[in-house]
Amino acid sequence: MDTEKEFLSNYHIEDYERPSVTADVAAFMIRTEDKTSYRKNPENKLLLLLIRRGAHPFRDMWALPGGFLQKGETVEECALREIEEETTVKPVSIMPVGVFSEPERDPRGWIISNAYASVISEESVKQTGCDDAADAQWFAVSFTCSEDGNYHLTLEYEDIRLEAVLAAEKTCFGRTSFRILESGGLAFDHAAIIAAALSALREEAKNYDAVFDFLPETFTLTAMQKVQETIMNVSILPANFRRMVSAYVEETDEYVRGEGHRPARLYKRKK
Amino acid sequence: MDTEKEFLSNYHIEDYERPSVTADVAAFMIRTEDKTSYRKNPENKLLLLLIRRGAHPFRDMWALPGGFLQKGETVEECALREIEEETTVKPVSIMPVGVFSEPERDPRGWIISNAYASVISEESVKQTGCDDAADAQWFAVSFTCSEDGNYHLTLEYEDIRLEAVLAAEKTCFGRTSFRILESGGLAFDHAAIIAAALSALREEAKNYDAVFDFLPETFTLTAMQKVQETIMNVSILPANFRRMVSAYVEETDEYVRGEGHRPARLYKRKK
DNA sequence: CAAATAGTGTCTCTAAGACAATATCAC
DNA sequence: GTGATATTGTCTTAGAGACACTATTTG
Repeated sequence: MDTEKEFLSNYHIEDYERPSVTADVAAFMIRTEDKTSYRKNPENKLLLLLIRRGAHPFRDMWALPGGFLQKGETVEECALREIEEETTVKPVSIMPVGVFSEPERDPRGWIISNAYASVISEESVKQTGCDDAADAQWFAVSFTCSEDGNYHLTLEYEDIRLEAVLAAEKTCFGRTSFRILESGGLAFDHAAIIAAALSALREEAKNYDAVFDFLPETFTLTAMQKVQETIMNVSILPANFRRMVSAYVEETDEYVRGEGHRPARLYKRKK
Repeated sequence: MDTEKEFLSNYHIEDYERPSVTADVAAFMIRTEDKTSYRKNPENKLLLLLIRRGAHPFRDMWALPGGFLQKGETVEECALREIEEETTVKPVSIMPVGVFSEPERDPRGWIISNAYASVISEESVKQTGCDDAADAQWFAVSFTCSEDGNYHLTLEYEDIRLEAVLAAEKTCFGRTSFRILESGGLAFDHAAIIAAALSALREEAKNYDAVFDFLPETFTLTAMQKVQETIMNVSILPANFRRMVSAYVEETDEYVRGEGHRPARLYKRKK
């Protein structure tokens, strides 16, 4: 076995035991709610796509969309494919969140998951109207840190309410990993994946990357601020927000009129 | 197939095609060089462990230590195991860097790599004296961004000099991914993994987490500053560095004497 | 006009960069 | 004393939080 060619022809990769590999995706959307008065600006709601499992294990429980890695694609491509299959919508962006490989995480066997967070634009979902599948629903997200240091993840859709509790383990490289204290009825270790994805999304929103992903081409600064506040679960003074984002946006000559108050200038992302 | 138990007993995971999964580790160490004068403080050098491949493919080329994921372990445990097997040293810390899953990245077949960066303490390497294997060497690292925006990675050990050139692709979530323009004689896509690991290490050094990993229990602030400067490839004014880290360290009553100049107080990491 | 949002100016506080000045040891 | 590092003080600038104020529209 002297040349590389000979070596490779004698190399049988099937001789080694291998895990199954999946990509699971936390797909986020921000929905603009209806105005409560002709004057007021609408509120935003952060939503996460969950699938009701039709098969064992965890049948009838809610889980992240995902599926097995296929030959010839990268795990990122697999994540994109899975989310497109489920929503018929192409995500605006997708970012890696972590690898979940605890041996006992899936009762079917040795299955490791590559977790991604992705951003879906409200526009594209409205256009395709992919809201009809009963087994796929957008859940309203709440993710807060309580006094005892644990994180509470609440997902709500109509009368369904999933409440998970997580402990922030150690933080590595800006990202936090979470240990599930209560799964809240979510399948597998998906509560931990969702927490990590939200944590990643918030990190990515600090430099407004994730914020722009949720917004259309042009937008008002108030709309942008509301997206930022929705993702980060904070409130910001308008004057300060405007100053902070001024380097990231540029003016257009367009205005939004007919809102019952002073028209707002439309901006677009700079460069 | 009605109950979960029945489902699982009929579920044959082997029916699906699966990739091989590896963990590859960029293990970093900072070596304190000899003093050039009895007065002067020693310089630091950032080192990376590379293995000369004894088998095809890429035989005789240099590669990151790594190996296949085994049943019953997480990918992080696999990374730790691989680096311990190679150095007989337990890393101080390990952090995920990314998943590399391009279908063509390994000529042996469908193999995806989970990349990690890890920090090895100089002390532990000195103790075990694991420096004798000719096929495993610590290479001096240089990683800089040139005017044209490309990154130059240079690894040197005695008369061996590996020079890779990389383009910073898109940046996602604070981390950058790299595309290899010239591999510089590194095996597989390891030049891109090393660049991503260095990028992650620098990110982690911003809040001094990675810096403490390289330091012993107690240390002088000048030693800490030199580690920070070595990792980040910058130089900092001592007065400013001291102010910036003051919240992260606490004084001890110990001093380092006999260095040919004013003794320096020893500090330890706070909390 | 009233209600609501759009947008600007500015005070303060803090953090970081630059740099000057002092302190202390081994030889 | 000399050479080197250790350590402190302070000037300046940039950025963010707080808040007051003005501008503009629709019903």
